[in-house]
Parts: sequence; structure tokens; C-alpha cells
Amino acid sequence: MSARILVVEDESAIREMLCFVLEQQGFEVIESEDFDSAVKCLVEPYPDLILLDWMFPGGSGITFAKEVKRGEFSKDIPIIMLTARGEEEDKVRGLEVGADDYMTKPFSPKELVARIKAVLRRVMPTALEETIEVKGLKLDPLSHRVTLDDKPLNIGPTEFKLLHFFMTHLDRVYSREQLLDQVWGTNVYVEDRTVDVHIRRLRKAISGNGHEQFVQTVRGSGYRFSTRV
Amino acid sequence: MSARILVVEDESAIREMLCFVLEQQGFEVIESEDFDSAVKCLVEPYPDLILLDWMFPGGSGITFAKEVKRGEFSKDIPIIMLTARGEEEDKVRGLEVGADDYMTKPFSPKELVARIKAVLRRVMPTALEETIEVKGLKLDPLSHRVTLDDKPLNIGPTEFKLLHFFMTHLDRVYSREQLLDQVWGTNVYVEDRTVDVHIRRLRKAISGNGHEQFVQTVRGSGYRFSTRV
DNA sequence: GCTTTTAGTCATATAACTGTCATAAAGATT
DNA sequence: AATCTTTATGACAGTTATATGACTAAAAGC
Repeated sequence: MSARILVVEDESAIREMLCFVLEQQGFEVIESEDFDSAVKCLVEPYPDLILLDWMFPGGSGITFAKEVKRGEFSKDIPIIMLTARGEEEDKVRGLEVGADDYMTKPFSPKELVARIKAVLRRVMPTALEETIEVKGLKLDPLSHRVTLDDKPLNIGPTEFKLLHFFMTHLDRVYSREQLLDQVWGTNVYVEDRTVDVHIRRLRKAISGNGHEQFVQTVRGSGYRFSTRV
Repeated sequence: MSARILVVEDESAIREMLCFVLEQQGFEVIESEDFDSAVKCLVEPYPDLILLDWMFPGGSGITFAKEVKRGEFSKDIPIIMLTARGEEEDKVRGLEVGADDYMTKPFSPKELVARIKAVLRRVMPTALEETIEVKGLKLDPLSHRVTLDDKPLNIGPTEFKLLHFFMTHLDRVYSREQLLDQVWGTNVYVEDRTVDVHIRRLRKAISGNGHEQFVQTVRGSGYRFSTRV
């Protein structure tokens, strides 16, 4: 459930430091120390973010970034580049090639993690496993718990996933098909109407103080989760 | 709760990295960036270990190490020195002055943590394992004993480890696989379902006053230890 | 060597969840 | 208002997940 991060860095000490910090944070880390092995990482399962040393042997960071942006399935993977102090022109070129952010070495792990999370929040909001709160309704992916005004709710696995999806995708209508894809997973053969039933179960589960109104029916289109009633 | 570590390092990026890593490991960290402020840290409560950059302004690492070894109450505090590559003569002098270990920069966080723990295990074996208490449930790793409202409980070795892990990782779901990795150890081939049985044994063991409710089943995900029911 | 404790597995019981349907209710259309 | 369409709801049955007790083999203690 958490994000997969590809670390491309040739200096082993720095690479180890990065991996250690990221793993501590619960990320799944793929290491790569040169151009060739890094390219090999651009396959299923694709990394969700790439930490790229701008200067590494066997082709510069720019070359690799271009390679990433060229691939059909990899072109949307965000890249954070790591530059040495004073390589300002690299920064410019990096942003041209499509890097999403950059950091100057040496940097503090706190800052690194913060930036990674910032980028991920933008690209894949569900990956961070952070507690989400919406008007007294809290969902904590880590403890796998849902509370309403700090009172734990009893909620089944599918309803949990459904609510998690909704809470990370507010104010948007999803068709039953889309919900099945996103929540149940692709290639699952389930009746469309089944969604209705789980919507009902979800509403029942969170119906403490009218919170069930957040789960809204959009006739003819599907469902939406929104605090605006 | 855990050991207090004094980090003496003038380069802020490295210092931050060190602090981050150590705090992640549950150590209490005191930062210091120069000789004077470092000396001021040699008071109650004394650090249990000192991480000392060998080259820092306002007096070399050696000077500070001598200062430490001179103090009546500080002279037994172990010192791990951090040297840059190639400063071999420093290493020799460092060991003369009384450093307990040294590491050459750059180093991997894993190695650093391992060495710190090794030193601490030698100097203050109790520091790494302290009694944990959660709502009347006490676990003492040293005496390997669990008490419920000060009444000893009968608990098997595996249940002990399981409970220890849970009590140090509250409010978080762990899958059976994760528990097997963390409690049984990696590369142990044991049936997933075996966890269930030990969970049951643990529940039975701590079921004095409803304390078994702390061990919670999260259907479809695994188990969780939490005081919130 | 014998007894006691413990770990792991299995079979079965129990509980919880899922998907589907039939029917009711609500909304839209004419 | 009548009809048609879409959604809500309760019930049901099949399925899956977990709990539990019993058993065996291994390990530890005596």
C-alpha cells in the first residue's frame, strides 16, 4: 500500500543512508547504482517516485530522466533530483527535463522525507498511509481503524477500503464501474449493483451524527463523497 | 526509556542526519555543534554515549574526549568517534584517549546503529530493554517477566516475544507475515495460521481483567495491540 | 532417561463478510 | 396520475476468515 521509491545513486554510503531513512518511513525502496540497472527498474511494478542523483556514472542523471519521461508507462513518475552544492545549472536543466523537485546535497533526512511526501501527496494521495480526517470522521490506515468523534466504528473490510478511497478522493463522482475498479480491484467480476449494497453498509456504519450524508448518490452517474450537502 | 546520546558534530547536514537516524531508533538525542556547547552537555542528566566528530572547530575532538575522561562522572561515558577517510593517525590517538569505537565517514546508518547498540550493550546492558507498562500490564525484558496488576503471569517464550513486540508497537495492524518476520525472525518457515494459535495463547495468558481485549483482530489484515477497545 | 513444557499443525466450530436477489421507495418522464 | 427508471433496503445463502481444542514432535528441565 505504501509507495515504492527508486533510489538511483552511485555512492554507496549515501545510497545506504537514503534507503535506511526511507525504509524507516515505511517506503518500499529499490536501489540502483548505475544507469543500466536503473533502466531495468522501469518495469512492473513501476516505482511511484524516483530519487535521482544528478551526477552518476554510465550516463548522467539527465539521460536517465529523459529515458523515464520517454516511456509510456513511466513518463508520469515524479523525479526528485539530488544535486551537489553549486551545480545550479543542473537544477535548471533538471527542471527542463521534467524533474518535480530537487535537493542540494548534503540535505537533512527530515527535509527529504517532507519533500517526498509532498510530491507523493500530489501524485498518489492514498500511498502515504496517513490518518485522514474529515469533519470528525477519522480513518487511520496504519491501525486500520475508523473513528467518529474519537469513538471507534465497526466497519467491514470492503467498507473500509471504500471509505478510504472516498476520503482520499473527495468531491468527485465515481461510477459503479470505477468504484469496482478502484476499490475491489481490476479484473474482478462483480455485479454493478453490489456497489449499492456496500454504499448502504458504509452509510450505516458511519451514521452517527448524520455523517452518512457525506456519501451521496448522484442519480444516473454513481456516488460521491463530500462534506457539502 | 532508552539511551541518551550526545552528538557532537559541526556540519549541520551530517548532524541532522545522525539525529534523525538515532531518533528513529528511539534514542534520545542531544545535539551540539562546537566544543563549548558540547562541554555544557556534560551535566545531569549525563549522556549515555557520545558520538564525536573528530574534526570540529573550537578545539579538536581529542580535546573534548580528554575533557570527558577527566570528569569524575563523565569519565565512563563511551565515545564513538567519527573520522574522515584517511585520518588514520586520528584513530590511533583516539583509541589512546579512550574512544570505544570509531567509524569512518561516510558510513551506513545501519552500521552506525549496530555499533552504538553494541557499545551500549556492553556498557549499560539494561538501557536497551526497559520495562514497558500498558494499563497495568507490565513487561520486563530483563527478568523476562510479565505481570498484570503486579501479579505474575504465566506466559510462554513465543507469547512473551509476541507481547513484547506488540507493546513496543502499539496501535498498528500487523499481518501474520509481518508478525512472523518480526517475532519469529526472518527466514523461518512457519504456517501463517500458527500466528492465530499464539495470539489465542497470548490472549489466554493476559486475560485477567479483560486485558485480552488489547489483542485485537483486524479481519482481513491481521492483528493489532491497542488499549482502545 | 523421564517428565514437563512448548511449538507447530490440523480439524472443526464459530463468526463475519460478500454478493445477489426481490421488493420497496424515490425520482424522472410523459 | 401513470409509467418507467434508478436507487435503497432487508434478507438470504454461500464463502471466507478466525477461534478453538486436540494432537504430535521436539525441546528443555530435572
